[in-house]
Amino acid sequence: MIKIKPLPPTSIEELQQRAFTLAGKTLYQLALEQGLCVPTTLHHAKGWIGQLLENALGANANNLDQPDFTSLGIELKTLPINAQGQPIESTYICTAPIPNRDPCFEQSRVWRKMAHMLWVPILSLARQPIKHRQIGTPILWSPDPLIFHDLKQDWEELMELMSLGHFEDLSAHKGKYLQIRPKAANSKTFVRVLNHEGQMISTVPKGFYVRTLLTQRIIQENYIT
DNA sequence: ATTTGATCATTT
DNA sequence: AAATGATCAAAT
Repeated sequence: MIKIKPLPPTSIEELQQRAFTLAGKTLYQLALEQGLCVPTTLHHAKGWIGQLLENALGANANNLDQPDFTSLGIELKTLPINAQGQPIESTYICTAPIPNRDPCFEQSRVWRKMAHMLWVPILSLARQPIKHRQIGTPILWSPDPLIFHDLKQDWEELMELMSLGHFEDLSAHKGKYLQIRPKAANSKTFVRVLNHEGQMISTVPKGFYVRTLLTQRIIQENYIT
């Protein structure tokens, strides 16, 4: 089977136009266009839907530490939602740099991705085969000043804990919209870090995630059923 | 080894 | 039921 991947969109309008043509399609339809089969379970294909959408839209960052549409500075995220339009899962953003290499929120990996995002809702109903999941109307989104403020505050709080070596206080419970969670192949994976007493300790690599509290707001305020 | 794409599974 | 912590696969 030949895999069809368009060139990256050259403008926001082109990306938006492409994205809108996907609305209403099922994963089966989209996969067929790419000569792919939809897996019956995501147990061993957790990122499959995200990759399908990247291919369909011409994302070109691959696994680089950059927004998916590099030249447009736009990050693509699929967002599973239920019948009520509520997000089912939190959203991974990027790895947390340990030790910190981001000078400030405005120049952080988190902000580079969150400044401009294309959310593609995936209507994911229980007991429905994955191939029948339907693509929703995409949402081109940027944080408003209030959200920006909260994200920045979360980032600064979380980065301060890490920079000061307070890994024992760092958990998914911190942060209003952003949180830090383990991000590794498994819980035995570790990196060496300096704790707040200056000692080398081991910890599991971390990633930044967005809580459903924020994605729920984005859906409520922007989603067209 | 690391970053991407996330969802799974256990705990609360 | 929702949130946290654990895990899986591909690309480089």
